[in-house]
Order: sequence, then structure tokens, then C-alpha cells
Amino acid sequence: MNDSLHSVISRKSGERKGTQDDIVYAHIFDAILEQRLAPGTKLSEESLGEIFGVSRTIIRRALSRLGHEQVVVLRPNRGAVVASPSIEEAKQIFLARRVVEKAITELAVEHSTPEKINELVQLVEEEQVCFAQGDRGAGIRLSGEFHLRLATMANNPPLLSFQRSLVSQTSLIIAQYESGGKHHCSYDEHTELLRTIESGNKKKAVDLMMHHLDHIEAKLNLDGESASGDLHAVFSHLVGKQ
Amino acid sequence: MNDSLHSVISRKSGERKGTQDDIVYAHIFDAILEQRLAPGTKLSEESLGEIFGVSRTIIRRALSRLGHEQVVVLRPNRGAVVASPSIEEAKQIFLARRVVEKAITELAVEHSTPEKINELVQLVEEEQVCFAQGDRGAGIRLSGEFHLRLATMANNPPLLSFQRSLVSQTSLIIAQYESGGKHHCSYDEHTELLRTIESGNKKKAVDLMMHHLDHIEAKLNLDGESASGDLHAVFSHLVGKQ
DNA sequence: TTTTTGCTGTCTGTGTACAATGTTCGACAC
DNA sequence: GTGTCGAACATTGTACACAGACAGCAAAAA
Repeated sequence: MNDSLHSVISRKSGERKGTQDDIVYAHIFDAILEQRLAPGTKLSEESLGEIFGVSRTIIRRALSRLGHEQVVVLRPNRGAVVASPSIEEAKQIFLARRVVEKAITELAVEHSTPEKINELVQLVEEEQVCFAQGDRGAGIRLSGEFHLRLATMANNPPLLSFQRSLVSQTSLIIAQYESGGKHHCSYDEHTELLRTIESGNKKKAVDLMMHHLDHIEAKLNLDGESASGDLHAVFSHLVGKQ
Repeated sequence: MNDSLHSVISRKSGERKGTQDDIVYAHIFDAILEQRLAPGTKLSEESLGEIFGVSRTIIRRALSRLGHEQVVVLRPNRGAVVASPSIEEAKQIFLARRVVEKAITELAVEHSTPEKINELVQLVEEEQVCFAQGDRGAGIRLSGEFHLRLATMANNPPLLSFQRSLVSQTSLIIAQYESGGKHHCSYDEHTELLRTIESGNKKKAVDLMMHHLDHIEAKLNLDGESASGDLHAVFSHLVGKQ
């Protein structure tokens, strides 16, 4: 259906793309996912225009797209900032993801082919390499990419498009709330999930996916028990940097 | 979260709204849902600008939003047209809706309060009045509104936002493929669903919702057996009117 | 008659100027 | 020292102008 959307997230942004606003969109998107842009950061149209060498018109369109995916928040007359989901919102996003991932997993089992599985296996290997090399940002992006490719395999464009928005927001949440230094999305679980999908065991695949999401969520500090923390951490979601 | 989005669809568009592009967006949106704009209709920026008395900038933003919700298709350098989902896409949309509506129904049961139920009962009554008076367009819109308000009751903004897109597209599909002269979304089923949600019987509520969707889909001609129909109907998804 | 090529008109893509709105900071009163 | 008001500044909202792309038509050649 919407062809441009498919490729935007799939590969590292720097490369050539269709139109200018695609490039800008992809760059900002990646920057957010790789946590080079912290939640709350102000995204001024003029600054971005200078950085990318384009007019505000292009920036505006890119921000509009990001806004629709809830990755940035557009405040009328007050500009755009990188979204910083609250704990409540984070939980709702995880709930929505469980709903969607369950359906996607079942559909993926139905539409699974050896070629598609192979592509995904390679993707997981790339992810593993990134984490091994300490490139956490790229790892997080590829990890999200894995879930998107699964959605592609499910062969349902509406669900894919929703999943794209959810994955972006999840990355944002991880950036904001991840506690331990561990990687957030274990590739071992990705591999095991692929094997199960390949075997055609729908129920087990769904179970694995649900546990996978449990593990991701478990690594986050979503309990709101930050009362004893330092002020800086407590109010990090309020302060707009840059 | 995004407050403006909530109210955009909720009430008849003609009234005052926040910003200008909200007004334009709502007008076009309603026109599509009420089938005053047929699938395939070209939406020229300049024409719309004259009609609404605003510049192309505003129109462009409205079309961009509609495009993101897949209600109109934006073709680079070739303008926007009202989307005309294929049979395949229609089935995928219904599949996605089953997934989402199931979750929404369960959450709605959990968060149900007498006040909210009452609001919805009134909405169904309005819907009934519209169909009784022969205002099919408004009826379809209110019927979609019912499902959106249910999503609101579910208290999960991400799911709500996705549901909004799905409901819009469903309306488009109904406009394109509905066969019989019967109203497409029986308010009786809406009422029964509300009663069951009120009673707290989650499983039965989900069953009702699934059957409700079955009934809607059953009224459509999604079998691809339109060979005997007239040419106009067969090729309606190809021809760009106006 | 059919196909191809070039022209022309219409529409969208982009940049920029101006208007409107929000924010910040200083002065002044309490 | 604190709070409030106001003006200058900065940023976004909107309109418009120009440039570029596509589509349709016409004319010429096969």
C-alpha cells in the first residue's frame, strides 16, 4: 500500500531515499531510536532546517509525520519536542503491543516461508553483532526492526502500520526507563521465536512472544518507585534539553 | 494525549473547531464517511482551497492527516484521491478490526461505568433516529462513532488511535461494497452489546462483538463475484471522478 | 490507422515573507 | 525579596510566488 513507509525504517537512514522529507524524517527518527535525541528535546524548525540544509517546509512535514506516529509531540504554536511517555502511557503501549504482537505472531506462522525466516535470521545476527560491538543504539533499532519484519511477514498492512508506531514508542520508553545495563531485547529469544514460527507451532510461538514482551517490560522501571531517586532523575521527563 | 483528535470525529463537522486545518480535515472526513465523496474522487488542493476559503497550505496539512489515516491516497506529484480499498485490503482491515475490537471490548468491560454506558445508549438512539429518518450518511458516521466511543471507554489511547483509522477505512469499504439496502450496522446489536458490557460478562461481550463484525462483513460483496455487475460498479475503483 | 514525440496547461513541491502567537526578561510595586 | 505587569524577542502559522513534474492532446511519421 504505502511503499515509502516500508523502507524508511528498515535501513540506516543516512543513505539516499526518495524525497527530501523522507531523508529528514528518517534521520530524526533514527536519532530518537538510537537515543541521540533524548525524550523532551525541543525540535526547532529553524535549527533543523539549518542542519539539514532545507527550508522549514520540509522540516515541518517530517515533524508532522513523526507527530502522527506519536514519536514527537506537536504543541500548537509551541513547537515540537521528542515525546516522553509517562509510566501510565508506557503501560498502555505495552498492552497494545501484546494485542498486536499476538495477532502478528499467529499470522506470521501462517505466512511463514523458509526465505522469509532466513532473512529474519540474518537480521537477528546483525543485531547480535551490534550489541557485541557495543553499538547499543543500532542494536535497539535492529531489535525494533525485527518486530517490524515479523509484522511484514504477517501480511497485513494495517497491523504493520500500527506496529510501526508502537515499536517506535517502545524504543522511546526503553530509552527513558531501562534500568539495567543489559541489552533490552535479547536476540536469543528472537532466534527461538523464529525456530518456533518455522515449526508451525502457533500456540507456542504466541507464548514465546508474550514472554518476550514480559521480559522487555520487566527490565524497565515502570513501578513509579522513584521516590528516593535524585531530583534530576525524577524530573527528567519535564526538562526539555537543548 | 492528543486532545484535538478526540473531538474531531465526534460531532458533526460544520461547527467551530480549534484551528483551520481541523475544520477542513473534519469536513472532508465527514464528506467521505457520509459518501458525499466517492472513492476515487480527486481532491485538488486548489479547488478545496477555494471551497474552504483558505490557502493550499491548510488543505495540504488536512490531506496529509487523511493520508496518514489511509482515508485518502497521496500520490507524489499527482495529488490526492479518496482511497478505494481493494477486496484484499478490505479483508485485511476487517481482520485487523477483529483483533482490535476484541481487546477493546474486554477493556471496555473492565472500565465500564453507568455514566459511560448511558452516553453510549444515547448515541445509539441518535443513530437509530438517523436511519429512521433516512439520513444514511449520518447514520453510518454515528455507527462508526459508537465503535470509537467504545474504544475511548477502553482507556487505551494507542488502541483508540488505531481504531479511528480502522473505522474510517471500514466506512469507506461499506460505501464501496455494501450490497443490500439495509443499514450496515444494526443498532440493535449495539444495544445488546452495551447491555452485556454493563453486565460485566466479558466473554459474551466479545462474542457479540465478533458476531457484530461478521454481520457487517456479511453484508458486503467481498467475494470478487461482481462479474455480472455493471461496468460502472466494476471499475469504480479505477476511475477518478471530477 | 496506429504509434510516437513534443508541446502546453494544470497541478504539486519548495522556498520565503509576513502575521500571529508564546516566551522571556527586566522594571516596578508591594 | 517576591510577585506582577509589560515590552522585546523568538518561534510557529499562514499565504503566496516560483519552479518542476506529470498528463493530455495534437501533429507528424510509419
